[in-house]
Amino acid sequence: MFEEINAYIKRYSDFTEQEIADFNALLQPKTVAKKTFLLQEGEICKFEAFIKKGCIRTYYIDHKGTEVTLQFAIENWWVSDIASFHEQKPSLMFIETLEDCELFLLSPETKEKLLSKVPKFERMFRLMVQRNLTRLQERLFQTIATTAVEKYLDFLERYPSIPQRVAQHYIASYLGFSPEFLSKVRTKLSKKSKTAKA
Amino acid sequence: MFEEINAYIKRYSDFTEQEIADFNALLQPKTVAKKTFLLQEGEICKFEAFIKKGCIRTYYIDHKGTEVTLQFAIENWWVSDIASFHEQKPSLMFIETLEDCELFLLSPETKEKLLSKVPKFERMFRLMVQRNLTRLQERLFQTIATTAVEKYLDFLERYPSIPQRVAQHYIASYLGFSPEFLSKVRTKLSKKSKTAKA
DNA sequence: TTTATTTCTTGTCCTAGTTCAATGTTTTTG
DNA sequence: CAAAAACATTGAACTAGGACAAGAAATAAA
Repeated sequence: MFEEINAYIKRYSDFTEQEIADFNALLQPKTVAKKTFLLQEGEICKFEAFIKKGCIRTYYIDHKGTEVTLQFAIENWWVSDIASFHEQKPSLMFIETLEDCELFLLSPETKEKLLSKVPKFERMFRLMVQRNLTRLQERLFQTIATTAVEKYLDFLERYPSIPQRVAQHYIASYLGFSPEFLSKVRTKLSKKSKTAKA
Repeated sequence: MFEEINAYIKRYSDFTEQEIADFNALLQPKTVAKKTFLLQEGEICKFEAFIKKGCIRTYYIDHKGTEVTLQFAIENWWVSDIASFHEQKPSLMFIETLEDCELFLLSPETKEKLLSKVPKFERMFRLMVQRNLTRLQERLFQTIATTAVEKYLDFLERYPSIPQRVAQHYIASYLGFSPEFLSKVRTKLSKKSKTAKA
């Protein structure tokens, strides 16, 4: 049951059997059907979720009603609205399952318990957030500095499994342009690759 | 000498006098003239710097030679390339002083020493990175979902002291559009506010 | 397996922001 | 304090991507 998540945490630190047992005891397993909201704008986020199985999307909705996807999370990723979770304040985002999911949840309370019982986890969470931050910095740079074609190609390379699992217009909303335009980008690219072959 | 930085850390946790003394002993004070690079692309980042006095900009340069500003850091902020610092790998960014600066530096080694001597700091650094991440998420959303005018107005509100300290084209490069267009946005806004007054 | 719903494509027209170039203004420096 | 350098403004022509609309394909549901 805990293989995946235990493999995950071991990448960050050497934990003893006891520490891992303590950790596992605090996790709350949960299965969720596809197309379910784990969090909606205005709610307070009560969880950090590790995805054992499934696919989840986090997104914002702007004042014109357009969705902006922040993250696609699949197996072995964590999802949460960290700001809302830690400060227990209303969230600005939506977290929605795109597939049936098997999750492990930590609540603010169980997370605190974990951290006080096994302080080593403090470091793991710091490193996780740091990696996240680094990636987001790169993504901001890319959002500002590259064209739609470049963004799409980079996405394909970086997350090759995602396009097979999620609808295309979600990818457009991740990359920051309209679904129509993504479609045009794709036809342009496929024409180009045909020409290259011919 | 340490008033500002000690006030800063106390916002995150209750430290004992001894812990604070240990912390201060590990800081390396440094003064740097304006227009100096603390880090250039390709180098490995050897510091996390707390700004006691001055102003610093971090930025990327894209393949067309355009600068994208990631951060303006002023008094009581930390600057670093976290990815490069922690993994000791070549950086993708530039860190440059815009004014004469008084800094306190931590090296990877002194930071590790600090964390093992006073593990409480682990939490502080986690919370710092978390706030950073949260802010960057908002900024990415805004970059994708709002117009130049909205971005500029939000910037003025959020960082009212920055425009008085840094050149306007740096602000444009932070907001993700050209300096010419920022200039046009500004004239449009000032005309509008004149009309409103008349 | 037919119908309904969601998703994807394609075309046309439109706009926010870019690029380039010229001029004016402020800041820096010798 | 003069000259140079850096910075800001303005305008004209251009382009990447958006909005809208309509049809085609694929998925889901009944």
